[in-house]
Amino acid sequence: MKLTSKGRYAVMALVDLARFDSINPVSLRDISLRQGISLDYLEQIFSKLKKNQIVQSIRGTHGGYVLSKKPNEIKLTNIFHAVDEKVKTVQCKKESKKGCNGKATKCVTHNLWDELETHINSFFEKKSLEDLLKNNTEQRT
Amino acid sequence: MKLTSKGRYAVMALVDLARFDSINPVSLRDISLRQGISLDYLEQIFSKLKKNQIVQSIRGTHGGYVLSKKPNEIKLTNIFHAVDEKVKTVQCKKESKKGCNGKATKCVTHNLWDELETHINSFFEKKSLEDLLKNNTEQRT
DNA sequence: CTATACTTGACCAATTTAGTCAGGTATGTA
DNA sequence: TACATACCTGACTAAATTGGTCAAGTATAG
Repeated sequence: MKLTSKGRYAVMALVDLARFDSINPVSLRDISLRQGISLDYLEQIFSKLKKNQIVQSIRGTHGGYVLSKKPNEIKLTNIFHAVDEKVKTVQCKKESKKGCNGKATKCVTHNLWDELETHINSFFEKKSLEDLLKNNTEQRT
Repeated sequence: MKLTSKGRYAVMALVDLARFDSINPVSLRDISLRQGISLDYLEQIFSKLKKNQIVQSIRGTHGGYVLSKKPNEIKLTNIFHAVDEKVKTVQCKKESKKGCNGKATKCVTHNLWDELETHINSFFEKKSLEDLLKNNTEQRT
């Protein structure tokens, strides 16, 4: 199962963006400074966010990034999906054929992981960027 | 967040155990063969399961392992906990002091991970070994 | 007294993660 | 038009984790 810092950084950066992009495009440098995330790493992350139409880029001297949609339209699922955080549980080896681990049948835990995956995804589908903003209105840096 | 094969193997092995231990103690060799898990690796896993009183060992020629409790008393939480699968989400660096990433305040995603953790744990607290057995009664190897 | 099976701990190759580094390209502003 | 700013791309890497293997035991039933 994967759920790592990359996803966390993506969420942090987007919350930052949501807070400031109504005034000006926000440069990655600003986000880097405010959130304490490496600029180079942010560029990787935003490249993916852009490909998935979560943000738009504005080039040039006072350029930066802007959200493509409203905060309440951006669910956490979308974000994790964009940065390749597959909320996916352990794969059974050799699932390719019929069963797991080369057996004829599915392993006893197979359905379990499917259920868990659904369970987690439903959590992330309910949460939007806006929800996170509300929880942190008092929290400036 | 960690949820890897070790936890999956532990569950698979315990389901196997639950299915057969009412007749005889089950040797790791049998489990290894039936479930396709390396014997050496199983030994590591069962060492932990034993320390956490989930199984009991019986030494000697026809020894093996037996469940310490009834299948419906063994929740998946217990199993994952025993094999050190901390269902724990990404740690924020330097949480030691007040905030995350060395900031004064908690990072915006901090509460989010806490909520997720609760969400996942509640899933595993509801599931017991017995539930898995029921789902797989028809599924012999 | 010996085969079986549990017990312990060190070790390792492969993969993944969380970045860094180096070189671009586009564009607003002076 | 120059130049600084900021986006863009891809290769590279150190450290950690995973999923085991290997070796050397110890206990006990028969």
